[in-house]
Amino acid sequence: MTAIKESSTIQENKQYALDKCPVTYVMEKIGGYWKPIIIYHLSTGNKRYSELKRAIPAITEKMLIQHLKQLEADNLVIREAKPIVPPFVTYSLSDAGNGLLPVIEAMAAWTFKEKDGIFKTK
Amino acid sequence: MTAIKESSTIQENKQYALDKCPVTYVMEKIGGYWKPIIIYHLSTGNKRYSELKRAIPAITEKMLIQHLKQLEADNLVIREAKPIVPPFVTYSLSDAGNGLLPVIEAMAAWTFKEKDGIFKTK
DNA sequence: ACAAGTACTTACCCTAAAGTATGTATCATG
DNA sequence: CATGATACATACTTTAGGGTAAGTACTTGT
Repeated sequence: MTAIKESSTIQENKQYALDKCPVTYVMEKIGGYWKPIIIYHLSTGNKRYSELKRAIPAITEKMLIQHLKQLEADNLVIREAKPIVPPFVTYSLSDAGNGLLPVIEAMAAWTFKEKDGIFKTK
Repeated sequence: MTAIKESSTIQENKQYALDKCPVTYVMEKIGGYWKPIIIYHLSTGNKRYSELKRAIPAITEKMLIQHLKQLEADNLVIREAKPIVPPFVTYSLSDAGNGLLPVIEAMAAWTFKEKDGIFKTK
């Protein structure tokens, strides 16, 4: 899952930011172009892998599972696989994942305000 | 300020995410290891360039102004320079920047919950 | 027997973001 | 006359994330 160089200032600074900054900690988990979109689609109900794929046509399969795996590793989504063939795998938000929804809504709210020009340029 | 290649799928997908996803829009503005930290320091009061530098020893000067410039361009911080020498430049949060504080607090709150194990692993 | 659907995996490439190092202009002070 | 403080700028390198393309295993339908 994308190997990382252990000894680089960029990793050290990441660590620094992760420790010092609870905001960075969240962004590590929901950052990247696709994660918020995936989370959004899961917030409207459990979805199969193929459903997600169809819901987000622009994403490649590599990016989709890569992010799903990361979200699962971070305990934000839960993967359930029925041991049948053809496979039947469902993804859903965990408690922690659901806990992020207010954060996500706050962000969305800010964006709409900003785009509506609610904040004067001062 | 870091030239960008206009024609690449990564840019297209970024654009897609920015249009489709208000969350990504926020993260574009406060993403990166240092921006949240800078914003935090400004949220406790206006700061001179050199004060920020001292407050965040691990950051390089390049990263510091680069992010300050971006934040200014995004209308999140305001730069005020007194036309004297030695220079006296102050940075402060704009209305839009202050509008982000609830978002930032929501993120911090989630992190603390998560680290305290409030979310059970299911 | 061959295509289609399920859910992935893997090898390789490209770029934006981050970091390193050094330089600039102006003035005050020892 | 050279050092320190102010607030930057700029060339050059590295790396982590994102993208492309192709393959896997197993079954059902035609």
